[in-house]
Amino acid sequence: MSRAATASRSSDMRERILGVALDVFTERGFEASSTRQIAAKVGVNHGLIRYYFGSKQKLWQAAVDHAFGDMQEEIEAALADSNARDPRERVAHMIRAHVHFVARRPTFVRLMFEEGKRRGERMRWIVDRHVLPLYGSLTELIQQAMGKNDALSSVSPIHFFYVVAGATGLIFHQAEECRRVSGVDPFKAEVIETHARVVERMLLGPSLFSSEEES
Amino acid sequence: MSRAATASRSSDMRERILGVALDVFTERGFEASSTRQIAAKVGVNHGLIRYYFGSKQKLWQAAVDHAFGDMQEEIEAALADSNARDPRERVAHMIRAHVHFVARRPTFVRLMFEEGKRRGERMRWIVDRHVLPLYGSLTELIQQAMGKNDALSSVSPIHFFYVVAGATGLIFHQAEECRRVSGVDPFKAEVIETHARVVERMLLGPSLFSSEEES
DNA sequence: AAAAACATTATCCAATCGTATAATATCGAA
DNA sequence: TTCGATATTATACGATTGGATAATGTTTTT
Repeated sequence: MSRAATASRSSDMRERILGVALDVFTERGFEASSTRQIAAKVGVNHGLIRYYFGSKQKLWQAAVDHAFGDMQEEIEAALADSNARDPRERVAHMIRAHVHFVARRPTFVRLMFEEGKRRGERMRWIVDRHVLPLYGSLTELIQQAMGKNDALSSVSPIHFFYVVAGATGLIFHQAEECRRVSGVDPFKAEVIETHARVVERMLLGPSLFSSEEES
Repeated sequence: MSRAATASRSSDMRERILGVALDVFTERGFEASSTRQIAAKVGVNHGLIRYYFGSKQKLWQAAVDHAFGDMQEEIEAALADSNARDPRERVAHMIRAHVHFVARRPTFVRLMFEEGKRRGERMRWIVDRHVLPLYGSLTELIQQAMGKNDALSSVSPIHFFYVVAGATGLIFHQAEECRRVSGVDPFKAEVIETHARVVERMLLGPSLFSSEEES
Protein backbone atom coordinates (compact mmCIF):
# COMPACT_ATOMS: atom_id res chain seq x y z
CA MET A 1 0.00 0.00 0.00
CA SER A 2 1.36 3.43 -0.88
CA ARG A 3 1.97 6.12 1.66
CA ALA A 4 -1.08 7.95 0.31
CA ALA A 5 -3.22 4.84 0.63
CA THR A 6 -2.09 4.37 4.21
CA ALA A 7 -2.89 7.95 5.00
CA SER A 8 -6.30 7.48 3.43
CA ARG A 9 -7.02 4.34 5.39
CA SER A 10 -5.91 6.00 8.61
CA SER A 11 -7.91 9.12 7.92
CA ASP A 12 -10.94 7.02 7.00
CA MET A 13 -10.85 5.52 10.46
CA ARG A 14 -10.50 8.99 11.96
CA GLU A 15 -13.57 10.14 10.07
CA ARG A 16 -15.58 7.09 11.04
CA ILE A 17 -14.76 7.66 14.69
CA LEU A 18 -15.54 11.37 14.43
CA GLY A 19 -18.96 10.73 12.94
CA VAL A 20 -19.95 8.23 15.58
CA ALA A 21 -18.46 10.37 18.33
CA LEU A 22 -20.50 13.39 17.31
CA ASP A 23 -23.67 11.30 17.30
CA VAL A 24 -23.00 9.82 20.72
CA PHE A 25 -21.86 13.10 22.29
CA THR A 26 -24.91 14.99 21.08
CA GLU A 27 -27.27 12.15 21.88
CA ARG A 28 -26.16 11.55 25.44
CA GLY A 29 -24.07 14.56 26.44
CA PHE A 30 -20.34 14.70 27.02
CA GLU A 31 -20.16 13.34 30.55
CA ALA A 32 -22.64 10.55 29.97
CA SER A 33 -20.89 9.43 26.80
CA SER A 34 -18.07 6.94 27.05
CA THR A 35 -15.20 6.46 24.66
CA ARG A 36 -15.79 2.75 25.04
CA GLN A 37 -19.34 3.04 23.72
CA ILE A 38 -18.11 5.11 20.80
CA ALA A 39 -15.36 2.63 19.99
CA ALA A 40 -17.78 -0.28 20.24
CA LYS A 41 -20.19 1.47 17.89
CA VAL A 42 -17.39 1.95 15.37
CA GLY A 43 -16.34 -1.64 15.93
CA VAL A 44 -12.82 -1.05 17.17
CA ASN A 45 -10.94 -1.33 20.41
CA HIS A 46 -11.36 1.67 22.66
CA GLY A 47 -7.62 2.19 22.87
CA LEU A 48 -7.70 3.38 19.29
CA ILE A 49 -9.45 6.56 20.31
CA ARG A 50 -6.59 7.53 22.52
CA TYR A 51 -4.20 6.67 19.71
CA TYR A 52 -5.92 9.02 17.28
CA PHE A 53 -7.19 11.78 19.52
CA GLY A 54 -5.27 11.60 22.78
CA SER A 55 -8.19 12.08 25.14
CA LYS A 56 -11.96 12.24 25.38
CA GLN A 57 -11.81 16.05 25.45
CA LYS A 58 -9.77 16.23 22.28
CA LEU A 59 -12.01 13.71 20.56
CA TRP A 60 -14.95 15.96 21.39
CA GLN A 61 -13.17 19.02 20.07
CA ALA A 62 -12.28 17.26 16.84
CA ALA A 63 -15.88 16.11 16.44
CA VAL A 64 -17.19 19.64 17.02
CA ASP A 65 -14.74 21.09 14.50
CA HIS A 66 -15.97 18.48 12.05
CA ALA A 67 -19.59 19.47 12.67
CA PHE A 68 -18.94 23.17 12.25
CA GLY A 69 -17.15 22.47 9.01
CA ASP A 70 -20.49 21.61 7.43
CA MET A 71 -22.19 24.54 9.11
CA GLN A 72 -19.65 27.01 7.81
CA GLU A 73 -20.38 26.18 4.18
CA GLU A 74 -24.12 26.42 4.74
CA ILE A 75 -23.84 29.80 6.41
CA GLU A 76 -21.58 31.31 3.80
CA ALA A 77 -23.75 29.97 1.01
CA ALA A 78 -26.85 31.43 2.62
CA LEU A 79 -25.24 34.81 3.20
CA ALA A 80 -23.88 35.00 -0.33
CA ASP A 81 -27.10 33.78 -1.88
CA SER A 82 -29.23 36.42 -0.24
CA ASN A 83 -27.33 39.49 -1.25
CA ALA A 84 -29.57 41.14 -3.77
CA ARG A 85 -32.99 41.07 -2.14
CA ASP A 86 -34.79 43.46 0.14
CA PRO A 87 -34.18 42.99 3.88
CA ARG A 88 -37.41 41.19 4.69
CA GLU A 89 -37.04 38.66 1.91
CA ARG A 90 -33.39 38.24 2.81
CA VAL A 91 -34.15 37.35 6.42
CA ALA A 92 -37.09 35.22 5.35
CA HIS A 93 -34.83 33.27 3.05
CA MET A 94 -32.28 32.70 5.79
CA ILE A 95 -34.97 31.52 8.18
CA ARG A 96 -36.34 29.03 5.66
CA ALA A 97 -32.84 27.84 4.86
CA HIS A 98 -32.03 27.45 8.53
CA VAL A 99 -35.15 25.39 9.20
CA HIS A 100 -34.16 23.01 6.44
CA PHE A 101 -30.61 22.95 7.70
CA VAL A 102 -31.47 21.97 11.26
CA ALA A 103 -33.94 19.40 9.91
CA ARG A 104 -31.18 17.88 7.81
CA ARG A 105 -28.57 18.14 10.56
CA PRO A 106 -30.38 17.73 13.89
CA THR A 107 -27.04 16.87 15.41
CA PHE A 108 -25.98 20.48 15.05
CA VAL A 109 -28.82 21.95 17.05
CA ARG A 110 -28.46 19.20 19.65
CA LEU A 111 -24.81 20.10 20.04
CA MET A 112 -25.52 23.79 20.51
CA PHE A 113 -28.38 23.22 22.93
CA GLU A 114 -26.29 20.77 24.89
CA GLU A 115 -23.12 22.78 25.25
CA GLY A 116 -24.57 26.26 25.48
CA LYS A 117 -26.33 25.69 28.75
CA ARG A 118 -23.42 24.86 31.01
CA ARG A 119 -20.61 27.07 32.17
CA GLY A 120 -17.26 25.44 31.68
CA GLU A 121 -14.31 24.77 29.48
CA ARG A 122 -16.23 23.17 26.62
CA MET A 123 -18.72 26.02 26.41
CA ARG A 124 -15.99 28.63 26.34
CA TRP A 125 -14.09 26.71 23.71
CA ILE A 126 -17.04 26.27 21.39
CA VAL A 127 -18.22 29.85 21.77
CA ASP A 128 -14.83 31.47 21.22
CA ARG A 129 -13.89 29.19 18.37
CA HIS A 130 -17.16 28.80 16.48
CA VAL A 131 -20.12 30.79 17.77
CA LEU A 132 -18.59 34.26 18.02
CA PRO A 133 -17.49 34.50 14.38
CA LEU A 134 -20.90 33.23 13.31
CA TYR A 135 -22.65 35.65 15.61
CA GLY A 136 -20.66 38.49 14.14
CA SER A 137 -21.90 37.78 10.63
CA LEU A 138 -25.47 37.33 11.72
CA THR A 139 -25.50 40.46 13.87
CA GLU A 140 -24.56 42.51 10.84
CA LEU A 141 -27.43 41.05 8.88
CA ILE A 142 -29.91 41.57 11.69
CA GLN A 143 -28.93 45.16 12.33
CA GLN A 144 -28.97 45.92 8.66
CA ALA A 145 -32.39 44.34 8.31
CA MET A 146 -33.98 46.32 11.11
CA GLY A 147 -31.92 49.48 11.12
CA LYS A 148 -34.86 51.44 9.81
CA ASN A 149 -37.09 50.39 12.67
CA ASP A 150 -36.58 52.86 15.48
CA ALA A 151 -38.50 50.87 18.03
CA LEU A 152 -36.24 47.86 17.62
CA SER A 153 -32.86 49.30 16.65
CA SER A 154 -31.93 49.86 20.26
CA VAL A 155 -32.58 46.23 21.20
CA SER A 156 -29.57 43.94 21.38
CA PRO A 157 -29.44 41.56 18.40
CA ILE A 158 -28.96 38.73 20.87
CA HIS A 159 -32.71 38.68 21.47
CA PHE A 160 -33.45 38.11 17.81
CA PHE A 161 -30.70 35.56 17.63
CA TYR A 162 -32.25 33.37 20.30
CA VAL A 163 -35.84 33.97 19.21
CA VAL A 164 -35.02 32.78 15.71
CA ALA A 165 -32.81 29.92 16.83
CA GLY A 166 -35.42 28.72 19.32
CA ALA A 167 -38.39 29.11 17.01
CA THR A 168 -36.68 27.27 14.17
CA GLY A 169 -34.79 24.60 16.08
CA LEU A 170 -36.74 23.45 19.09
CA ILE A 171 -39.22 21.20 17.28
CA PHE A 172 -36.30 19.25 15.83
CA HIS A 173 -34.41 19.20 19.10
CA GLN A 174 -37.51 17.80 20.81
CA ALA A 175 -38.39 15.53 17.92
CA GLU A 176 -39.03 12.48 20.08
CA GLU A 177 -41.21 14.41 22.47
CA CYS A 178 -43.04 16.00 19.56
CA ARG A 179 -43.84 12.61 18.10
CA ARG A 180 -45.27 11.35 21.34
CA VAL A 181 -47.18 14.53 22.16
CA SER A 182 -48.79 15.12 18.81
CA GLY A 183 -48.04 12.16 16.57
CA VAL A 184 -46.29 14.53 14.17
CA ASP A 185 -42.85 13.50 12.92
CA PRO A 186 -40.87 16.73 12.54
CA PHE A 187 -38.51 15.17 10.02
CA LYS A 188 -41.12 14.31 7.41
CA ALA A 189 -40.65 16.51 4.37
CA GLU A 190 -44.03 18.20 4.47
CA VAL A 191 -43.77 18.86 8.22
CA ILE A 192 -40.41 20.56 7.70
CA GLU A 193 -41.92 22.72 4.98
CA THR A 194 -44.90 23.59 7.13
CA HIS A 195 -42.67 24.55 10.01
CA ALA A 196 -40.57 26.78 7.78
CA ARG A 197 -43.71 28.56 6.59
CA VAL A 198 -45.14 28.90 10.10
CA VAL A 199 -41.90 30.29 11.51
CA GLU A 200 -41.44 32.72 8.68
CA ARG A 201 -45.00 33.98 8.95
CA MET A 202 -44.93 34.27 12.73
CA LEU A 203 -41.56 35.98 12.93
CA LEU A 204 -41.81 38.26 9.94
CA GLY A 205 -45.54 38.89 9.73
CA PRO A 206 -48.17 39.37 8.65
CA SER A 207 -49.46 38.99 12.13
CA LEU A 208 -51.17 35.79 13.09
CA PHE A 209 -54.28 37.80 13.71
CA SER A 210 -54.48 39.83 10.56
CA SER A 211 -56.29 38.02 7.77
CA GLU A 212 -54.16 36.97 4.85
CA GLU A 213 -56.21 38.52 2.08
CA GLU A 214 -55.60 42.07 3.19
CA SER A 215 -52.76 42.52 0.70
CA MET B 1 -41.25 14.79 69.28
CA SER B 2 -44.82 14.35 68.14
CA ARG B 3 -45.84 12.24 65.21
CA ALA B 4 -46.52 15.39 63.23
CA ALA B 5 -43.13 16.83 64.08
CA THR B 6 -41.43 13.64 62.96
CA ALA B 7 -43.33 13.65 59.71
CA SER B 8 -42.33 17.26 59.22
CA ARG B 9 -38.66 16.58 59.88
CA SER B 10 -38.71 13.58 57.57
CA SER B 11 -40.56 15.45 54.86
CA ASP B 12 -38.21 18.41 55.22
CA MET B 13 -35.33 16.13 54.35
CA ARG B 14 -37.33 14.76 51.42
CA GLU B 15 -37.89 18.28 50.15
CA ARG B 16 -34.28 19.28 50.59
CA ILE B 17 -33.16 16.26 48.60
CA LEU B 18 -35.78 16.89 45.93
CA GLY B 19 -34.68 20.47 45.42
CA VAL B 20 -31.02 19.60 45.08
CA ALA B 21 -31.83 16.59 42.91
CA LEU B 22 -33.81 18.69 40.45
CA ASP B 23 -30.95 21.16 40.20
CA VAL B 24 -28.34 18.50 39.62
CA PHE B 25 -30.46 16.48 37.20
CA THR B 26 -31.28 19.50 35.05
CA GLU B 27 -27.78 20.88 35.26
CA ARG B 28 -25.92 17.74 34.25
CA GLY B 29 -28.51 15.38 32.80
CA PHE B 30 -29.84 12.19 34.31
CA GLU B 31 -27.07 9.79 33.35
CA ALA B 32 -24.25 12.17 34.22
CA SER B 33 -25.76 12.94 37.61
CA SER B 34 -24.88 10.74 40.54
CA THR B 35 -26.93 10.12 43.64
CA ARG B 36 -23.71 10.50 45.58
CA GLN B 37 -23.16 14.03 44.29
CA ILE B 38 -26.72 14.91 45.17
CA ALA B 39 -26.39 13.44 48.66
CA ALA B 40 -23.08 15.23 49.18
CA LYS B 41 -24.64 18.53 48.11
CA VAL B 42 -27.43 18.01 50.63
CA GLY B 43 -24.86 16.98 53.21
CA VAL B 44 -26.10 13.47 53.92
CA ASN B 45 -25.00 9.93 53.28
CA HIS B 46 -25.95 8.66 49.84
CA GLY B 47 -27.76 5.68 51.32
CA LEU B 48 -30.45 8.04 52.48
CA ILE B 49 -31.60 8.61 48.92
CA ARG B 50 -32.34 4.96 48.51
CA TYR B 51 -34.13 5.00 51.85
CA TYR B 52 -36.46 7.81 50.78
CA PHE B 53 -36.85 7.21 47.08
CA GLY B 54 -35.79 3.63 46.37
CA SER B 55 -33.76 4.30 43.25
CA LYS B 56 -32.23 7.02 41.10
CA GLN B 57 -35.13 6.71 38.64
CA LYS B 58 -37.72 7.20 41.34
CA LEU B 59 -35.81 10.14 42.80
CA TRP B 60 -35.89 11.71 39.36
CA GLN B 61 -39.61 11.10 39.01
CA ALA B 62 -40.30 12.62 42.41
CA ALA B 63 -38.19 15.66 41.53
CA VAL B 64 -40.02 16.11 38.24
CA ASP B 65 -43.40 15.83 39.94
CA HIS B 66 -42.21 18.47 42.36
CA ALA B 67 -41.17 20.78 39.52
CA PHE B 68 -44.46 20.40 37.67
CA GLY B 69 -46.32 21.18 40.83
CA ASP B 70 -45.16 24.79 40.55
CA MET B 71 -45.82 24.83 36.83
CA GLN B 72 -49.38 23.65 37.24
CA GLU B 73 -50.32 26.61 39.41
CA GLU B 74 -48.73 29.07 37.01
CA ILE B 75 -50.53 27.59 34.02
CA GLU B 76 -53.92 27.52 35.67
CA ALA B 77 -53.49 31.05 36.95
CA ALA B 78 -52.50 32.28 33.51
CA LEU B 79 -55.42 30.52 31.80
CA ALA B 80 -57.94 31.78 34.33
CA ASP B 81 -56.54 35.27 34.32
CA SER B 82 -56.81 35.72 30.58
CA ASN B 83 -60.42 34.77 30.08
CA ALA B 84 -62.08 38.03 29.25
CA ARG B 85 -59.80 39.55 26.62
CA ASP B 86 -59.72 39.29 22.85
CA PRO B 87 -57.65 36.41 21.43
CA ARG B 88 -54.58 38.41 20.47
CA GLU B 89 -54.25 40.06 23.85
CA ARG B 90 -54.93 36.75 25.53
CA VAL B 91 -52.09 35.01 23.73
CA ALA B 92 -49.83 38.03 24.19
CA HIS B 93 -50.48 37.92 27.90
CA MET B 94 -49.64 34.23 28.09
CA ILE B 95 -46.44 34.76 26.15
CA ARG B 96 -45.30 37.56 28.44
CA ALA B 97 -46.24 35.50 31.48
CA HIS B 98 -44.35 32.51 30.14
CA VAL B 99 -41.19 34.53 29.49
CA HIS B 100 -41.23 35.71 33.08
CA PHE B 101 -41.95 32.20 34.28
CA VAL B 102 -39.02 30.56 32.50
CA ALA B 103 -36.79 33.42 33.64
CA ARG B 104 -37.85 32.80 37.21
CA ARG B 105 -37.67 29.01 36.87
CA PRO B 106 -34.89 28.21 34.40
CA THR B 107 -34.80 24.73 35.86
CA PHE B 108 -38.12 24.00 34.24
CA VAL B 109 -37.07 24.78 30.69
CA ARG B 110 -33.79 22.95 31.24
CA LEU B 111 -35.73 19.89 32.33
CA MET B 112 -37.99 19.93 29.29
CA PHE B 113 -35.16 20.55 26.84
CA GLU B 114 -33.13 17.81 28.45
CA GLU B 115 -35.72 15.07 28.57
CA GLY B 116 -37.67 15.86 25.42
CA LYS B 117 -34.83 15.08 23.08
CA ARG B 118 -34.22 11.44 23.89
CA ARG B 119 -36.41 8.46 23.24
CA GLY B 120 -36.78 6.31 26.31
CA GLU B 121 -38.61 5.57 29.48
CA ARG B 122 -38.11 8.96 31.12
CA MET B 123 -39.35 10.86 28.08
CA ARG B 124 -42.46 8.71 27.81
CA TRP B 125 -43.14 9.09 31.52
CA ILE B 126 -42.82 12.86 31.56
CA VAL B 127 -44.87 13.32 28.39
CA ASP B 128 -47.72 11.05 29.40
CA ARG B 129 -47.85 12.31 32.95
CA HIS B 130 -47.22 16.03 32.55
CA VAL B 131 -46.89 17.33 29.01
CA LEU B 132 -49.97 15.84 27.39
CA PRO B 133 -52.49 17.37 29.81
CA LEU B 134 -50.73 20.71 29.48
CA TYR B 135 -50.64 20.42 25.72
CA GLY B 136 -54.36 19.74 25.71
CA SER B 137 -55.15 22.99 27.46
CA LEU B 138 -52.80 25.02 25.29
CA THR B 139 -54.04 23.47 22.06
CA GLU B 140 -57.53 24.64 22.88
CA LEU B 141 -56.30 28.16 23.42
CA ILE B 142 -54.24 28.16 20.24
CA GLN B 143 -57.02 26.84 18.03
CA GLN B 144 -59.50 29.22 19.56
CA ALA B 145 -57.12 32.12 19.00
CA MET B 146 -56.55 31.39 15.34
CA GLY B 147 -59.74 29.67 14.36
CA LYS B 148 -60.75 32.65 12.24
CA ASN B 149 -57.57 32.52 10.20
CA ASP B 150 -58.19 30.13 7.32
CA ALA B 151 -54.59 30.01 6.22
CA LEU B 152 -53.42 28.73 9.59
CA SER B 153 -56.35 26.74 10.93
CA SER B 154 -55.25 23.64 9.07
CA VAL B 155 -51.76 23.73 10.58
CA SER B 156 -51.14 21.46 13.55
CA PRO B 157 -50.94 23.42 16.81
CA ILE B 158 -47.71 21.59 17.54
CA HIS B 159 -45.85 24.03 15.31
CA PHE B 160 -47.03 27.02 17.32
CA PHE B 161 -46.31 25.17 20.51
CA TYR B 162 -42.63 24.70 19.67
CA VAL B 163 -42.22 28.09 18.02
CA VAL B 164 -43.46 29.82 21.14
CA ALA B 165 -41.60 27.54 23.54
CA GLY B 166 -38.37 27.96 21.60
CA ALA B 167 -38.65 31.69 21.09
CA THR B 168 -39.43 32.33 24.74
CA GLY B 169 -37.18 29.79 26.41
CA LEU B 170 -33.96 29.34 24.48
CA ILE B 171 -32.21 32.50 25.66
CA PHE B 172 -32.66 31.34 29.26
CA HIS B 173 -31.68 27.77 28.47
CA GLN B 174 -28.50 29.06 26.84
CA ALA B 175 -27.92 31.73 29.45
CA GLU B 176 -24.24 30.94 29.93
CA GLU B 177 -23.59 30.94 26.21
CA CYS B 178 -25.56 34.15 25.84
CA ARG B 179 -23.44 35.87 28.45
CA ARG B 180 -20.22 34.88 26.74
CA VAL B 181 -21.43 35.64 23.22
CA SER B 182 -22.97 39.03 23.85
CA GLY B 183 -22.20 40.06 27.41
CA VAL B 184 -25.93 40.18 28.08
CA ASP B 185 -27.19 38.46 31.23
CA PRO B 186 -30.62 37.07 30.35
CA PHE B 187 -31.70 36.99 33.97
CA LYS B 188 -31.36 40.71 34.62
CA ALA B 189 -34.78 42.25 35.10
CA GLU B 190 -34.66 44.66 32.19
CA VAL B 191 -33.31 41.99 29.84
CA ILE B 192 -36.21 39.71 30.75
CA GLU B 193 -38.64 42.51 30.05
CA THR B 194 -37.00 43.33 26.75
CA HIS B 195 -37.12 39.71 25.70
CA ALA B 196 -40.80 39.47 26.56
CA ARG B 197 -41.50 42.53 24.42
CA VAL B 198 -39.38 41.30 21.51
CA VAL B 199 -41.00 37.87 21.52
CA GLU B 200 -44.48 39.27 21.74
CA ARG B 201 -43.88 41.70 18.91
CA MET B 202 -42.16 39.15 16.67
CA LEU B 203 -44.69 36.40 17.19
CA LEU B 204 -47.87 38.43 17.22
CA GLY B 205 -47.00 41.33 14.97
CA PRO B 206 -46.84 44.02 13.86
CA SER B 207 -44.22 42.72 11.53
CA LEU B 208 -40.63 43.57 12.23
CA PHE B 209 -40.58 45.40 8.93
CA SER B 210 -43.67 47.47 9.22
CA SER B 211 -43.05 50.77 10.92
CA GLU B 212 -44.63 51.13 14.30
CA GLU B 213 -46.50 54.34 13.72
CA GLU B 214 -48.76 52.93 11.01
CA SER B 215 -51.55 52.25 13.47
C1' DA C 1 -37.32 2.37 81.11
C1' DA C 2 -37.72 -1.05 77.45
C1' DA C 3 -39.10 -1.90 72.99
C1' DA C 4 -40.44 -0.77 68.50
C1' DA C 5 -40.23 2.27 64.61
C1' DC C 6 -37.95 5.40 62.04
C1' DA C 7 -33.88 7.90 60.30
C1' DT C 8 -29.11 7.95 59.13
C1' DT C 9 -24.55 6.19 58.36
C1' DA C 10 -20.98 2.71 57.11
C1' DT C 11 -19.47 -0.78 54.10
C1' DC C 12 -19.54 -3.83 50.42
C1' DC C 13 -20.20 -5.34 45.50
C1' DA C 14 -20.03 -5.72 40.63
C1' DA C 15 -19.93 -2.70 36.73
C1' DT C 16 -18.10 0.99 34.09
C1' DC C 17 -15.27 4.89 33.41
C1' DG C 18 -10.78 7.48 31.36
C1' DT C 19 -6.27 6.78 30.99
C1' DA C 20 -1.96 4.40 30.52
C1' DT C 21 1.23 0.86 28.92
C1' DA C 22 2.50 -3.30 26.79
C1' DA C 23 1.78 -6.69 23.30
C1' DT C 24 0.58 -7.68 18.32
C1' DA C 25 -0.77 -7.17 13.72
C1' DT C 26 -0.27 -4.92 9.30
C1' DC C 27 2.21 -2.93 5.62
C1' DG C 28 5.39 -0.08 2.88
C1' DA C 29 10.49 0.54 2.47
C1' DA C 30 15.08 -1.43 2.40
C1' DT D 1 12.82 -11.21 3.38
C1' DT D 2 13.89 -8.41 7.01
C1' DC D 3 13.06 -4.11 9.26
C1' DG D 4 10.95 -0.11 11.01
C1' DA D 5 6.84 2.48 11.25
C1' DT D 6 2.11 2.70 11.73
C1' DA D 7 -2.22 0.84 13.20
C1' DT D 8 -4.79 -2.01 16.42
C1' DT D 9 -5.69 -4.87 20.33
C1' DA D 10 -5.09 -6.60 25.12
C1' DT D 11 -4.66 -5.72 29.67
C1' DA D 12 -4.14 -3.19 33.94
C1' DC D 13 -5.10 0.74 37.39
C1' DG D 14 -7.44 3.69 40.32
C1' DA D 15 -11.72 6.19 40.61
C1' DT D 16 -16.63 6.45 40.56
C1' DT D 17 -21.10 4.63 39.89
C1' DG D 18 -26.02 2.54 41.54
C1' DG D 19 -27.54 -0.62 44.43
C1' DA D 20 -27.72 -3.65 48.53
C1' DT D 21 -27.13 -4.89 53.37
C1' DA D 22 -25.72 -4.29 57.92
C1' DA D 23 -24.79 -1.32 61.76
C1' DT D 24 -25.89 2.65 64.51
C1' DG D 25 -28.44 6.71 66.13
C1' DT D 26 -32.66 8.89 67.36
C1' DT D 27 -37.69 9.36 68.42
C1' DT D 28 -42.12 7.54 69.57
C1' DT D 29 -44.80 4.21 71.69
C1' DT D 30 -45.80 1.11 75.15
